[in-house]
Amino acid sequence: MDIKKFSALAGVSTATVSRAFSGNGRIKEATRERIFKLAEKHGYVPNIHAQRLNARRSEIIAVYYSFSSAPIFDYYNMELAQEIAKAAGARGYTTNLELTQRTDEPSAGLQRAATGGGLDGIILVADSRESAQAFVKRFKRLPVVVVANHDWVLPEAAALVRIHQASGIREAVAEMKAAGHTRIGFIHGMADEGKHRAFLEALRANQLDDVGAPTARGPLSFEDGERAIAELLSQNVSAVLCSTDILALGAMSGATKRGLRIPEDLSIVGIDNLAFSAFTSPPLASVGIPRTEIALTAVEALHQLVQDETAAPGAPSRQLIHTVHTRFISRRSLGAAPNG
Amino acid sequence: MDIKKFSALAGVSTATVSRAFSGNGRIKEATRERIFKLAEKHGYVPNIHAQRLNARRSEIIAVYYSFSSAPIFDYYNMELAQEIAKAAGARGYTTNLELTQRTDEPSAGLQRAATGGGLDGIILVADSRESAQAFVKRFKRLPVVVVANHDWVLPEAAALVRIHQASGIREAVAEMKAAGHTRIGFIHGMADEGKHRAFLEALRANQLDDVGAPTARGPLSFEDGERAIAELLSQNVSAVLCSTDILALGAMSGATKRGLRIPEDLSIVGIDNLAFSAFTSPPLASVGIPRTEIALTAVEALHQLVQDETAAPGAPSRQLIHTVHTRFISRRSLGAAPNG
DNA sequence: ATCATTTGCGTAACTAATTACGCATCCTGT
DNA sequence: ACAGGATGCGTAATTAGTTACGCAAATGAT
Repeated sequence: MDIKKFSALAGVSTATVSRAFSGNGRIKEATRERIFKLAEKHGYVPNIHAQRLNARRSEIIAVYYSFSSAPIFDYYNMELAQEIAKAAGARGYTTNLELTQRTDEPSAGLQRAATGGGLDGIILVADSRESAQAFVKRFKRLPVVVVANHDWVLPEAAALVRIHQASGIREAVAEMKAAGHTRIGFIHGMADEGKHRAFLEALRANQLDDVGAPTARGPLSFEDGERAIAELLSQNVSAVLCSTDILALGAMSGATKRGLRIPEDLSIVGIDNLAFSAFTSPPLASVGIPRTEIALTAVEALHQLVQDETAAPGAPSRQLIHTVHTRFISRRSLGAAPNG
Repeated sequence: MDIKKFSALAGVSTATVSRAFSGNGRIKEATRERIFKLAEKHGYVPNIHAQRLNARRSEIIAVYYSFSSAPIFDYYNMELAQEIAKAAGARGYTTNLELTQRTDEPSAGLQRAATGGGLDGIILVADSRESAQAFVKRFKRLPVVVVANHDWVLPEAAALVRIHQASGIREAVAEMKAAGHTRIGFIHGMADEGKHRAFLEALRANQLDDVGAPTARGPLSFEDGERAIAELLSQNVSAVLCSTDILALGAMSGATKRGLRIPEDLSIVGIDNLAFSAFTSPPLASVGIPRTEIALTAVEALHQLVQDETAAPGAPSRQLIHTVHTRFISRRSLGAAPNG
């Protein structure tokens, strides 16, 4: 049933039916009610594609993950995607989840939707400046919000939500020092050089020495954490910060296998604060990423860009940069330093 | 740039441009190439909404979770959604993720898309027959595939992908018996009565006694597992099967707190085989749900329903029922029963 | 060389909405 | 009673494609 047949059936014009449903334009309340009742009865619902065609808007956004070094749609990103979908829903958008496991090209579906007007905008979670830039360039004209750990200045038409890892890392190191730890190790993957720099800075700010940090090659797996902890234990550390919670779990497992108790003999702290991390034995202290705040900020920024684009199509968009801060979350895996 | 302007620019009719892009209808290869080059040059891309309006198809499906007893978009469901999105992508669909945390009404966005032709179909993951039926009824005319642990016979226009939990549970119990366990406990939530029945059956099949099973009330949380294990330990069990991995983690934690070593003093087995479960200490043996197979099956079934609907709109659709089997995954948390 | 196919492409009628514009009413104030 | 504004609604253009139909040209067969 299209609007023509239905309007004839209701004895009004298509314009009136349209006005009844959209709320735009003048219409008598009684007429609107009559139309609603008839629509209910005959099962008429406006076709969404016709509406979108007309509006040149789809009310759909996509979340896209682009990583240069391997991983992945992991737990951290799953949770973020979930928050974004929720925030977008509250703003009236539906969310298309694009799950690409690598640095692959965006899928044919995303490409098609993005260029053909099927998307109002994209939230891009990226770990390398190059991939982010390539992405923004590929989808010129389409509003893009980049979520990243860095303060890249990006080409036009892209807002940035920057996750300030340094703040949480600084808090974590300060807490570790307060618990009596003086030799603190760090485990990180190649993609986390930024976190490493923040860690070194935090050490300096707390007058602590760098004991050297092993780097996990490739994807940051559980096993990398197990392996890396062995290297660090020979450095006589009493606490270890890991650049992801998965690494931290590996480190806990590796230390436990070597007969160490956590946190009595060794303290472990992660970064990401996965929902899961509260459920490990012992619960894992971690640097928390404010996923809800990130999601809200990113959706809000994207909405702004979409609005701008609607108001002045083709105009160069402003550059919005938002910073969200991470925070240390205390749990049992961080305890007092062993005496002597 | 719309097709009219572009076709004028290319010196052909709109029909020819359409044929060049769609591949339908006859067109000279040379013409098609010329059009592609010009399109590239002038940045012409067919508008996706106009195409969908015409095709009365959107190539979009939604994944919807409907649970009567609390939870939730948890890890298990996240991972399943991820697999579904991947499988759907391979079939040319994009996936809309609908994240409802409860038995709430479907969101306004989903409602609108589903009734207005914005979706070709829905994959519904449900834990109660009532909510599944209500859902199918609400979206009459829309192809729905239900993914569930049960073999509900559903009203027309709905295919079912049934997860046969009993097979993996039987394997798990058999393995536990083979490892020397004779008193095996079970922890489950109220929504998992089906798994409990399968467990009791597996006990009988293995000539083992039922030691009684505590039921976690409400959402299956980590803490429920910790609490339930205390009840079970007084029953002198040497192994415990938990209806979810989260419960199993809680059980491990609760047992560890009471000074028991896993698996030397107590074996724990979960159900779900979360990606995370390989990373716990010790790694958690679990009944694996074949998420990839479920996703592929569900998408394939939905595609069938969509095809049927295209071929004969309004015709009552066949009832497709697929069963996928679960399997026991052995890991260190299941060990030999302690002597005596 | 002639007729029958096949091929390539244009015309115009669809797909289902929104909305600017304009014309009647209706209401209000003098 | 009548001017002037507000209100309600219809007409028709617009959004951007697809495709059935038909015609002309090219190809093939005899």
